[in-house]
Amino acid sequence: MRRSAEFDDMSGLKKGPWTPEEDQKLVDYIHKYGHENWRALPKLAGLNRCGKSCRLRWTNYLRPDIKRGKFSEDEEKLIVKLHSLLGNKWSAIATRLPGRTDNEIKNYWNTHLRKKLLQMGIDPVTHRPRTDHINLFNALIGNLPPQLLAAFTSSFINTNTSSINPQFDMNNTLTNSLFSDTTQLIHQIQLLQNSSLLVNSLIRNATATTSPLNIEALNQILGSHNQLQEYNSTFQQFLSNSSDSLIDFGLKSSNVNAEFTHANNFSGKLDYQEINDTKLGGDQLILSGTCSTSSSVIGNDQMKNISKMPNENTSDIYPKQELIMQPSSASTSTFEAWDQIMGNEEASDSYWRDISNH
DNA sequence: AAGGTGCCCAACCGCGTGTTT
DNA sequence: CAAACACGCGGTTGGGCACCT
Repeated sequence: MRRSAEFDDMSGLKKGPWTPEEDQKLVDYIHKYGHENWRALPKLAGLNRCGKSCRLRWTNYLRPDIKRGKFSEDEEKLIVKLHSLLGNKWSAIATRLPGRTDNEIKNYWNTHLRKKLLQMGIDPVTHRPRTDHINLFNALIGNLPPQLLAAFTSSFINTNTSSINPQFDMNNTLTNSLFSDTTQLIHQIQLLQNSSLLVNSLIRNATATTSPLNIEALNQILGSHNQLQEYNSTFQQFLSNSSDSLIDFGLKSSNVNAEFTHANNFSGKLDYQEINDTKLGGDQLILSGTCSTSSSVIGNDQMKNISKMPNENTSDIYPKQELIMQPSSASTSTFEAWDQIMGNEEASDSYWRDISNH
């Protein structure tokens, strides 16, 4: 039973799912007499239903030309395109998909396609890249010290295997939230090739890194410093706001050159101070910190192998990162993004203009 | 194995619009 | 012209079922 109340209290008419006998009565009647008057039909067909229920059953289920089964990729693509042009005009969309009902398309949209777009970082209403989570990410990463940024980026991905580095503890909530869908992350990055700086930095850091930073260590870092705790809090907020989707990457500027060449079982903490020194060219970060493995404190010699990792007793000065998350909408439309993911050919412009004019 | 949880989708509901009286 | 009727559309519901713990 799909509906609890089997009969309408007021009218006494039956509600809920249709039995095979009822279906047969309806089909037989319509084959014989058609369906000119839905209101009168149920009585004439011997059905204890309202006309509306009969019409719905016929149009959404019993009609002989209804196509059943999974939506093809072409159909998915068509629905997305039509939705971007027509919005939630399901009946209008359905007229372009032979054998599919508006109800079926609406359900498919709400249960599958909507989520798919969200995972692609596309707003299913506007069909433009999502921006809600980007602001939060900006807040997080905009002032992130280079070491931490490098820690994030170099730990993201193994470009040789096109997968998330297995060193990540996937049971870690934070990691799990961020990398819940590897394929999705890779798609995201592939889609946003214009943001080549980030991709390049991902590749550079990933390939240069034999042992990426342990995420637990990263959490330790984030949790051990007041100011970093703010980042952490923002980051958590960011994660909670982007559960359906990862990040629409866009990156400006360079200087992502801090490399963790050897950070196996890294743990420790970073201290940094933000200053504005005109001699040094404006905003600067003064970084200092300690670094140790799980078994022993890293000595100064080993410390030198960690490129640009500040020595315990020294302070290094780095230019402040100019990392700005931005929507990649400039060149990647929904259609293009979809096509890239689906690997399909783009239909002609005139075709879509034609549809949108209807 | 049993109970809990979340997803899916058939069917319902309310409302807007067009047609008839 | 207004009221009643009929239809169709889009949003929402909730039972079944698969999956998870």
